[in-house]
Amino acid sequence: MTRWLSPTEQKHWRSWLTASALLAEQLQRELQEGHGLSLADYEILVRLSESPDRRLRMSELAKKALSSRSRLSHQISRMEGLDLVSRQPCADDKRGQWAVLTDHGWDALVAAAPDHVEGVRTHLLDPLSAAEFAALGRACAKVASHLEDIQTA
Amino acid sequence: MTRWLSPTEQKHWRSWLTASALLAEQLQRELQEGHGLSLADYEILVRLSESPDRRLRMSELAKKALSSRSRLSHQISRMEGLDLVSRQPCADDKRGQWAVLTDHGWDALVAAAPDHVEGVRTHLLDPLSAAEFAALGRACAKVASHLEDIQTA
DNA sequence: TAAGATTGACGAGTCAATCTTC
DNA sequence: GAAGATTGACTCGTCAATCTTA
Repeated sequence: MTRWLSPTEQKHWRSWLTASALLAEQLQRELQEGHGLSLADYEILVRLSESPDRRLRMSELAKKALSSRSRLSHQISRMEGLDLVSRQPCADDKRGQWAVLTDHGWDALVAAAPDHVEGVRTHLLDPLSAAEFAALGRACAKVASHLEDIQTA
Repeated sequence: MTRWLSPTEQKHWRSWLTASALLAEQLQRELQEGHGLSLADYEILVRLSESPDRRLRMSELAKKALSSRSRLSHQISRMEGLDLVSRQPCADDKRGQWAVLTDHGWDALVAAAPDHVEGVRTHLLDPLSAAEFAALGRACAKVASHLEDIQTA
């Protein structure tokens, strides 16, 4: 027997679906119109900027950016074309490649970040009280943790 | 001056990003492997099944499914090929089209729904207490409401 | 044989242009 | 002219196959 969702559970579930879809769409649009970057591009720039020497191995980067290897490969190729990142061979492991943030990639991130953070505040933090946002964050952390466990299991 | 996110705010924000990405990915995978449907297909089937005569005008359906018109057009074309839906001309307004759930589409939904609901329970409801889930839902409703206001403004 | 990474073909989304009817 | 809907070209993601080094 399927245990269907109660009307209230349904309502909450739909709210989740709507909020996650609309928020991603809104932030993507702002980033695209303001700075010509996709959300995926931005995520890559952030991860590289936070890493030692502003570089990461392709597979490390794929994990951190919640991407698949082939998706990341295609994406890095496009971003190389835009001079946002470059590829460099890995000395230790000749199978490997480094994805490296270019100066232009760094500049693009520095230019986009304030607007993007402003968008996150406006569309996610501001509509909620501090307590509501904290509750949201904690719930998401639990859900994320559950899903990460599944993946590795 | 940009008001950057505090470390705690950052953590919550990343939790949101991770949870929404991994949950969508997991539910999509289960639906695809178990029933050969994408999340987008499923959403269409649900909306049509809930509508009078199991049909909706294309533009109505696009709104309800949070889709654009052109995206929906392409998607309905694919789903027509799978015999999940069909198009029918609209008598009242000759510009319009009905998207109609086929018998096979109905069967596909009936077959997939229990597994999908089970997935939503397992990956979203179960990892949280009832209070935590309710708080998540209410926060999402506020955020969704804010974003809907922007769109129409 | 497995791990790191890439490639190419195909399915899906976006945008601007188009066609028909209102 | 505006609304409902579709189309085609281009971009992005997925999957299976491939290549190289470990």
